[in-house]
Amino acid sequence: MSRSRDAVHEILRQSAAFRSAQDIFTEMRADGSKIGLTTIYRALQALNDDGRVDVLRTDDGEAVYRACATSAHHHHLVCRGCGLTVEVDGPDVEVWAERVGAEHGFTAITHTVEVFGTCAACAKG
Amino acid sequence: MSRSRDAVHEILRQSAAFRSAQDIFTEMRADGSKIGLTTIYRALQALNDDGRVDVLRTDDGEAVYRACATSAHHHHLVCRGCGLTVEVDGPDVEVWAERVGAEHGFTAITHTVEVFGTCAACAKG
DNA sequence: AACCGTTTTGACAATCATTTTCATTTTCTG
DNA sequence: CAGAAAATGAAAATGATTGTCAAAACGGTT
Ligand SMILES: [Zn+2]
Ligand SMILES: [Zn+2]
Ligand SMILES: [Zn+2]
Ligand SMILES: [Zn+2]
Repeated sequence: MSRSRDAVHEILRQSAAFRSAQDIFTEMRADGSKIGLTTIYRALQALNDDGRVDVLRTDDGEAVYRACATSAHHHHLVCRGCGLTVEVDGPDVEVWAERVGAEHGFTAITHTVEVFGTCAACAKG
Repeated sequence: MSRSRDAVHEILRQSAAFRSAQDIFTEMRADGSKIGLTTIYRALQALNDDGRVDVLRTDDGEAVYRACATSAHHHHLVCRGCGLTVEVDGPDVEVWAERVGAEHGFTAITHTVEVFGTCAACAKG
């Protein structure tokens, strides 16, 4: 696994937004690549397994991926208009999640936190 | 829209966990109902539109629904083992989300926050 | 360079959740 | 009760994702 995986990874590196498999496929084909959609799905899976890309689900259940700058735990602020994404962290949220879990006798706490909004550029029109 | 929608709503009321359409379908059929899967999807959609049920996506993209006690904004603490769900709120998280959005020039901020863990019962085995 | 076992790739079929379609049934209104 | 409008269910259509499998690309070895 390498040729294609690197190509997919590179596409993600050059995008500030979360991208779907179809999305990436369309772009790569437009750029002249002969890559197959199946290969893209496999590359995204591998990259995610290796912790090199983050994944989240859109409201309609589609998986979208992003190559974040850090591999450390963090969250995202995503523009609903253009998809522009900023990596953010929230120490308070981490603490809160642990505490609320513990308060109810839950262990092995994890959490998902995503913030959405309209970025300044999209707000202008 | 009424007969079936109420039946589906009732199933959800009696469950502490988030349930999928298939899930509900299987239970209702087992109980002798002649309801169709399509009708369940439509009922869940309608209930969600009316703000009577919450929806979230499992890791594999399946939509699951829950009739929460409150219709006010809140979040969930979900057991990965049995699905037991507790409604929680986090004023700090609300503030944090707004602030992090504003700091980056984003407007119309919304957010998704879910906490997962293993409940006390499931932890025992 | 030719050889050979391993990995990767891509076209295509298969799955699975969800949505559409459409004819039938139920509900509502007068 | 008649007729219109809303709801229902079976089956087909969609769309994303995964599985299959034979062909192509790799890597190391003579
Ligand atoms: Zn934007
Ligand atoms: Zn976190
Ligand atoms: Zn549990
Ligand atoms: Zn909140």
